[in-house]
Amino acid sequence: MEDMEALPVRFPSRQHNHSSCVNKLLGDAEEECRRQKLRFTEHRRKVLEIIASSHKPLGAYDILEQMNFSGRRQAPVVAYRALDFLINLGLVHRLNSLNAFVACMAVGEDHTAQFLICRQCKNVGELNSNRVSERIEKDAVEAGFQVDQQLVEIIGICYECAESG
Amino acid sequence: MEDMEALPVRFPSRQHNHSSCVNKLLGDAEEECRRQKLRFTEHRRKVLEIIASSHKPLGAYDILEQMNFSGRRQAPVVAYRALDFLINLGLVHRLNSLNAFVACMAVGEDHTAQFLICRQCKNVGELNSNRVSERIEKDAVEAGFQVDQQLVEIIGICYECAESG
DNA sequence: ACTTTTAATGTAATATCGTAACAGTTTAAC
DNA sequence: GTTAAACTGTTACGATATTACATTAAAAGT
Ligand SMILES: [Zn+2]
Ligand SMILES: [Zn+2]
Ligand SMILES: [Zn+2]
Ligand SMILES: [Zn+2]
Repeated sequence: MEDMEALPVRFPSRQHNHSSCVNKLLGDAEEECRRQKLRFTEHRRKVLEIIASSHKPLGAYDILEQMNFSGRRQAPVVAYRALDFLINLGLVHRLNSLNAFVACMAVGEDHTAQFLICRQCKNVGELNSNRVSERIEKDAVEAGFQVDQQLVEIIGICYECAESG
Repeated sequence: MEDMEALPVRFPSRQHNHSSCVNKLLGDAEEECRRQKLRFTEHRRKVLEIIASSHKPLGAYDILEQMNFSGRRQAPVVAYRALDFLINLGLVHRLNSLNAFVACMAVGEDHTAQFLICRQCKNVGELNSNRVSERIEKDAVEAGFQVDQQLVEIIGICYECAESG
């Protein structure tokens, strides 16, 4: 039965309408900030926009480079502060294997993020399989380990890259 | 059926005989180098000994600090070269969430390393559950993703730390 | 409205992690 | 012994991330 659940997979296809990704994310951000009475400041919005601009992960310094509005070069800490905020809000994820950041594709869905990282096109999707997270939880508990946090990153080749040789 | 397989869990208990961990690892290293006609040089042995000295992960610069035999401070690259060698041989693993390194607890067992990281005692074990790796593989494939490499790090509290409050 | 408190920003410096490049040396192979 | 491959020494640098502290802006309390 539980094996029949549909997976909530999201891997960005080549011709998906990406502007709707961006719009949804910014909308969710605004709504969530309103709800939690948090401030969606310029820096935070800008960093989110930069990250959301594609499904390829960006390093903190890549983001920083794109923050040169007003011609001034920002200090690294400016990017990191905004990133911390966005990560805590669940709008952005950190990829530990890449030291890089991506926008969440499943905001508001209460998921254990599991990443699909295509090493050819560099796009990143989210597998977010409950079957996987539950299997990890069960086996860890069986081993006498109490799980607080799971980190799952899957490196390989996405469907479209596999097709195009 | 397959759910009845015993897990090959290894989490270092407080009173395990750790010198046998070290001896086994060094023995395996020597044997593997002999078999593959690779050179188990001083640096490589020393780095392996340092990493194997406990089940707590060490950063590259921590390792470096302990390489001051002959009083001379080694350059970072010395540690990284030895680490690369040991990782390729499967004797050492890198923990991406910690930028740190641990000795493998399952040398020669052809495993997808899955780490149990206790955030209290800092010890690291290996879950290495085939059920987990197969679940990941299946769900990723179902999502149209071809898996080359899995990265699973589980952060939480180990059995002994949970017991002692 | 003014004061108090909290949150966010500006700025500089520094810590931590990792790699490139290249000359010199040792070891293994021929 | 000569050659080729692997390893080492050394320097410099690149990339990632945090600490500390002064300043400003916003929210909350009166
Ligand atoms: Zn998109
Ligand atoms: Zn997500
Ligand atoms: Zn041990
Ligand atoms: Zn291992």
